[in-house]
Amino acid sequence: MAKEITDRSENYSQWYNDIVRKAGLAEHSAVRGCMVIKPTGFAIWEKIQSQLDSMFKETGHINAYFPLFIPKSFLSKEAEHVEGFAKECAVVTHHRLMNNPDGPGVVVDPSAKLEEELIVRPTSETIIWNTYKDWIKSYRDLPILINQWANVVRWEMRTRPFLRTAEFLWQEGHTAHATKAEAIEEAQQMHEVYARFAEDYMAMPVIKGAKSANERFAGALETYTIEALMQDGKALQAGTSHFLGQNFAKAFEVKYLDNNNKEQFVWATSWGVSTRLIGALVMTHSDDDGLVLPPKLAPLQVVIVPIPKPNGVILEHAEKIVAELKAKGISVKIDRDKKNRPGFKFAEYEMKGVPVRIGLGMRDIENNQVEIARRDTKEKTNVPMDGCADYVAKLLDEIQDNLFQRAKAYRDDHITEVDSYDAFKEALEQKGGFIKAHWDGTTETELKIKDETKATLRCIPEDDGGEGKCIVTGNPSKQKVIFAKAY
RNA sequence: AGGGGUGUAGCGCAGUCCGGUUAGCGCACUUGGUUUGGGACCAAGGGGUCGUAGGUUCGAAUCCUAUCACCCCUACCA
Repeated sequence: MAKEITDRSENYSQWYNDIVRKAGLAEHSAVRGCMVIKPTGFAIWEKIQSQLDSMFKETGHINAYFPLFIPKSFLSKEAEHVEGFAKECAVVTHHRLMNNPDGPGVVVDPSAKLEEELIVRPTSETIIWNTYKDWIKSYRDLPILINQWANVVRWEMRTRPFLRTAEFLWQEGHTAHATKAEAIEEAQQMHEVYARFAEDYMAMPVIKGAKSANERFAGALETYTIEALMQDGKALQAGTSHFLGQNFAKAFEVKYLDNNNKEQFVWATSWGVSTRLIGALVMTHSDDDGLVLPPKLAPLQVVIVPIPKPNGVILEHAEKIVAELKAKGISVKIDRDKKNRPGFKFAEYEMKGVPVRIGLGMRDIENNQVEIARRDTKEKTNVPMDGCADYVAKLLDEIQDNLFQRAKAYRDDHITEVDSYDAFKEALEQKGGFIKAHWDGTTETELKIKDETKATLRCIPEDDGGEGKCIVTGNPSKQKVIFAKAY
């Protein structure tokens, strides 16, 4: 029994790193802060992409692509925006290399200095709004509902695979609207889409809400967030949708003529989720034996393991099952390896998070049955070979549902409502997770709490519990809000 | 960014303090054989500029300097 993954209780961070590596999701690259997303990890991203993309299309959005490089001057145009990102940007200063005159290798050609430096996009609001300026003249040009799938770079000091890397993949939607109400509605709609995706596909329960002024996206008037809870009791912001008001329209002079022939500034939104979702997926469902994936996002849903090894008779039966499963749109493969023994393979597929494993040996064939093991509970059942594809199809749905219910039970169990600052601190210390408390609405109080407890205001949820008194200042509070230590 | 730690074969490590033949071990890999319903065993092999660059020395994985990367804990962020 070779244990390859550190237990969560022993070292949670190490557990996470072990899973990312042992399940083949990603590995460190030669470039500081940048990871190689390996085929399995990327296949999960492709699943996420394709589902989200179709949800974006359903809500009327189309894809486009804007440049990786942004002229430095663009970032100076929206004061708050630049404040939020300037410190962590990669800057391109030259456009040519030359042979090193003093030795081997190449050096930057000093004569190839750019007149204006280019910033590697940390997000694309500026280059996109600079473009929209030319696209929008009339109310008839609105709305513009564009999304782009892209990579972005934020020069983070400390990085962790998927959760925080210098370069990451994401999608960013950027929409332009004639009215404030329409833009707000758009931001809320995409917030809803993210929540639905998280719960229905990732099987990850989220709390929906708005960010406080302090936690808002730089340049936004309102930021909507979905907040998930990881198994170590820390919150993870999984997707944000921003109502940007007219800040970018004003900075880039994006105006349109309304039907009264009057010039108006355009209203904007932006919204995004990133490869961080893969980190969220890992930390929501996985256990000490390895990765656990919800069937809807698992690159491989079923594996058939011939026991003890493949032979003609076993493979013949296995192929039949494969055909039946594929007919149902289920992804499946037969393990044709002859070297390793079943026990090794079982452990291996569990580590890699394949939701369902079918064991098939001569004994099964004699009894006209297969052994079906589910990854989420590790239960094994013998089921009749005839109709086993139906059983598997139902089981995949059941696993998807069970993962959500399990995560939700954990999450709900880790929402603590408190009415005093002492209780707040105690809950945070003893239990972690989300803490629901009255807050007076001031940044000052929020920062005091953060400073004293390390907990941040995650969101102001939609379902408020009514008015009360702030746990810190005793001042009137409109509703309870959610605090947590966060990633 | 602050504190702590680690870089020796794909992975995990010993050797470093106290310099000295040809740099070892376990797993993984290759080949052959025996096995086979929860991480098999035996045997024979392959794989290393000891993170990188300088320096000290007759001689450096080992000492010195610089540098890079990664991990853990804080701080910051998607």
